[in-house]
Order: sequence, then structure tokens, then C-alpha cells
Amino acid sequence: MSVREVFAKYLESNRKRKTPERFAILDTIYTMSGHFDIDALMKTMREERSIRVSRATLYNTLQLLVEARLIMCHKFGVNTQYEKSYNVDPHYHVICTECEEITEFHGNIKLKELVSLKKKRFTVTHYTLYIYGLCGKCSAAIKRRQKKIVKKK
Amino acid sequence: MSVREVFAKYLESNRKRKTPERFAILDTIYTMSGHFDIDALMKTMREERSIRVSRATLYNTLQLLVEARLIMCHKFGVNTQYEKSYNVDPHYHVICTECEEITEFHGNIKLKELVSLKKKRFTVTHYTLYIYGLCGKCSAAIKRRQKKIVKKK
DNA sequence: GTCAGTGCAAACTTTTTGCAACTAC
DNA sequence: GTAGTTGCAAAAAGTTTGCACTGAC
Repeated sequence: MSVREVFAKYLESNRKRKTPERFAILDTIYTMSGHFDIDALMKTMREERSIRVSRATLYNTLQLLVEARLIMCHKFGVNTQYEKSYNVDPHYHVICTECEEITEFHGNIKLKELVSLKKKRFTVTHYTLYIYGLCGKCSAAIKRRQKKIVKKK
Repeated sequence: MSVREVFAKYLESNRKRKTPERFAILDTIYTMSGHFDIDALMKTMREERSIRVSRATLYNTLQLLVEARLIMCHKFGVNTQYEKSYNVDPHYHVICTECEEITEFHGNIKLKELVSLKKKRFTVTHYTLYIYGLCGKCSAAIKRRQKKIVKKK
């Protein structure tokens, strides 16, 4: 089933309208790779597809897409980021706390079994795993900086 | 080593001042259990300890505490939440997407090994695992609601 | 034809910033 | 004494809301 079909089905079963804006947003998102925020999405729609939608509609539609489980919502740093999630390999996010660079790391850790075992009353739909630390570059930079401080002393 | 000592050490090695406000905030946080946001922290400080600090100072200090790895920062819903993290059992957060209830689920999944194996240039300091789904109550409520809709049709 | 959805702007919420006063060092 | 820190208020950033208009059903 295509994303459009999944979305159409979701909208129907929730008695919501199939507006051109909603499908334009969905289509645009599925041509984008990686994470994006509202501004990036707006820009892509305007520049690459010559479509203009209001911020309010974007927020509204993004929420629907999250509920339809077609996109994921992340709050890494300042502004909310989204990414497509239908037919996408499960992956984690590795985040450097120094430069804030986010890299994806593919692999499924079979959490469903783990959690359903211990918390039976809960139905797991999805999960996010954020791994924080220092990337190679920042780690090296910090070491250099600390050496300098020691010398200064 | 006590949290105060850890914080003092962090402040010293980063050439920051040990102000009474900073330690008052730290102390308050470590008497609180579970998650809290800025407002809850401010309220607790004022009501239970009769200490008043400005929002700006709170934001500033919370950032320091995150950097010192004494607290964790979460962005579950609307506003940012924090929780103490020093000498606290590793745990995940199980979040119901319907009622937004957050429950903790203890256990360590030994991610460090997993990640360091595949991404050698990255030094893992910590991670967060959010498991989303439906809690027992909401799951049952949704089932009841769907039955009604079918009948209506 | 009706009412959900859209666009726009204003409102609201949360966080950051600028600046004078203060105080840890 | 100096420079980092605080408090306050204003500003900024991100998101939500109200309302008139539009269009999907």
C-alpha cells in the first residue's frame, strides 16, 4: 500500500477531508530525506513544488501524519523535527552533545518483546532511542582544549 | 561523592562561580521525585524552601546541571521536563500517546557495548529510550469507541 | 448546502537576551 | 577590584487560536 493510500484510509476512517494541501504535504515529505523542521518543509514545498500552504495548515497536517503513523516527531534541540516513517528501516539517533550533529544508526533492537514481557497492559506502537555523547571531532577538540587549560594553570 | 560535591567540582573545573542560587536549585531538585518542569521547580523552591530565583537563573542553572550530567532533560510533550540523574537507576520512559501518561520502566539494555561496537569514533555518555503506545485504559477506551462507530454506520 | 479545513494575523507560551545591580573570587 | 551571575523586563521563537472565506463531501 502506498503512503497516499495509507493516508487516505486514515482520513476516511477518522471522517476527515482529503484536501489537496494534505496530500501535497505528504508527497513533499516523502521526497525529502532525513530530518526536517517546519521551515525546511515550507521552503521545499515553495521552491521545489511551487505550492504555498499556511503554517497553521502545516502544523495541523503534521499532527495528522503523526497520528496516522506516517511520520515521526523528534525534539532534539530547539525546534521540532520530523521524518518520514512508513516503510523506513528502524534506526536510532546518535547525537553529539557538543556540535549537536545527529547521525542515524540503523538496526532494530527488538524492544517490542522486551517491553511487552514486563509491561503486559501496554501496547507498543513505536519507540525512539537517542544516544548522546561526543563525536570523534568534538572529543578530540575537547582534549586539546583541556591540555591548554592545564598549561595555563 | 555527593551531588553537591560533583557540582562544585564541575563548576570549579569550568571556572564558574559557586553561587547560593545554584546550590539551592540543585538541592531542591534532589528532593523532588520523578519529572518536573520549570514551573514546578519554581513552585517547590518558593513553597517548600522559601527561596525565590528568577526564571533566567533557573534556565541557566538547569543547563549547567545538564552539562554536569546531574540532571536529564526530556521533551515529551509541550514543555521541557527534567529529572535528576546522579545515582539513579537507568530506566526507560513508556509513554501513552492517548492520555500522555508517562511511566518509568527500570532496566539497563547495555547499549554502550552495542553502539561502541558499530560506531567506534563516538563516545557514549548517556541515552534515552522512549517507548510509545497505548496504555491498558486507553486501549480499552478506543476499542469501545470503535464499536460504537461501527454500530452507528 | 453544510461544515471541516484553509489562510492570515493576532495571541499565547516558552525560552533567550540586554542591562543594571550585585557578589564570588 | 573585576568579571561572572542574578533579576527584571523586553524580545524572540515556536506554536496555537479566532475568524472569515473556501471547497470537499
